[in-house]
Amino acid sequence: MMRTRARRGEGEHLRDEILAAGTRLLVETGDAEAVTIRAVAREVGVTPPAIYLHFPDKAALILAICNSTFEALDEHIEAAVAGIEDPLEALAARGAAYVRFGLENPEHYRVLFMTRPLATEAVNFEDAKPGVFQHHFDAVSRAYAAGALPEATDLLTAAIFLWSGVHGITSLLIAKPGFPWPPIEPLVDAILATLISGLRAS
Amino acid sequence: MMRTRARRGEGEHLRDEILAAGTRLLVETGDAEAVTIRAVAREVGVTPPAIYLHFPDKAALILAICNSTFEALDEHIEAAVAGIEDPLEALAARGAAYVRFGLENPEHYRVLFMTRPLATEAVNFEDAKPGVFQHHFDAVSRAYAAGALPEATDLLTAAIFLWSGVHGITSLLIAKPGFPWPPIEPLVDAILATLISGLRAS
DNA sequence: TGTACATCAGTGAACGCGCGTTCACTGATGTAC
DNA sequence: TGTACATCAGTGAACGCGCGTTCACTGATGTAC
Repeated sequence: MMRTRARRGEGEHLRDEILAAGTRLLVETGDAEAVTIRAVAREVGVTPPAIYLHFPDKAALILAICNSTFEALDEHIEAAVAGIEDPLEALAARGAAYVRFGLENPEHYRVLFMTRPLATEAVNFEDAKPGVFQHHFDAVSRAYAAGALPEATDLLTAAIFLWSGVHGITSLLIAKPGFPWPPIEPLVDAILATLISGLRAS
Repeated sequence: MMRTRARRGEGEHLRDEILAAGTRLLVETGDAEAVTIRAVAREVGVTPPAIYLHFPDKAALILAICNSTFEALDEHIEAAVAGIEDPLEALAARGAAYVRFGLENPEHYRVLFMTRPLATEAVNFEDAKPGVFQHHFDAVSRAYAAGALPEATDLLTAAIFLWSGVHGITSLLIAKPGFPWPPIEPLVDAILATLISGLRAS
């Protein structure tokens, strides 16, 4: 419509615009179901078939949006813990950053962690493994190596325990806005502290 | 089609059949989006407009299905802890029952705890409050009263901590079947134990 | 005891909608000669 | 330097689908007289 057509060899521009528009739709409508081929095309200012120049089908489009969000989550967490020396403190900071990211990007979080896996299976956490879960696991390992966790700790179980702990409160806050939550920041802090003291005591 | 029409005054039969069919669809398709007015009507063996004789719109139908599931969850948990005297043991048993219910009814669980609240807001946890959350809160209170939790414990925070803990692992197991989970039963047991030791230590 | 009638549990057809996807095409851009 | 041509980034129209919901109706059931 108002768009000017990309020049030869610059078709990739549209790909980026499509991803940005999809992300914008997710955030602005607050509804993952609003991210349809047609809505994204409308948002970009292009006709629906143009999407197929860059993505084979709808699942691939959603997948690409998710992947870029996974990267954003990873970067957000790594930035938050940069420079923290104490390994337990770092674990707590990672958890706080994780929750904050979820609460600030609830629809992204919903798509990444609360919806059924796509037919295109590749959105699973393990496929992002060199990313956020691996980093989390490494952080737990460092705490163990530093002697901050009990001898008998199973590292994978401990990592999953923390993940499911932060995921639990994040996803409930997102899914149940009507629940009579006490003030959120102290609540999240208390939960993080209790999770970690559970790990240390077990 | 093959159905015989209800007799005068027995129209309520259809209501029950509709709810049962909706529940069946949820379980069998494993997909909450499969529960449409038309699909339910098909499943019951009735035409779509017949649904409107018993539910004003689609949201009300889904709501009714959810409410009956909330009751089932509550009953499942209460049955699991009947006769357990030790209040901490009871908390662990409640948690285990909660997780088991979720894993055995993943689509129900998804609808209750992982999806956006309906326009009809009444599916929130607090509206079921004389139900499952209140019972959970009471169980935490009993543990506190019995001296099993630290003096400084805030009961609401403690109750939310446990809830979010069991919800965390339940919903991740449901949402991320592709993750390389270690054996589930020991994992869940370890998580429950660590959650409770966190509470006791905090 | 018989019959007209109101009631009520449904039916059948249609509405308008947005969706994902396909297909044949267009027209500006760059390239080869 | 000019022109024919291939390429490529899109367009426009259409497909078939399932959805929620509305509307006018039907026909068996029970009730009043």
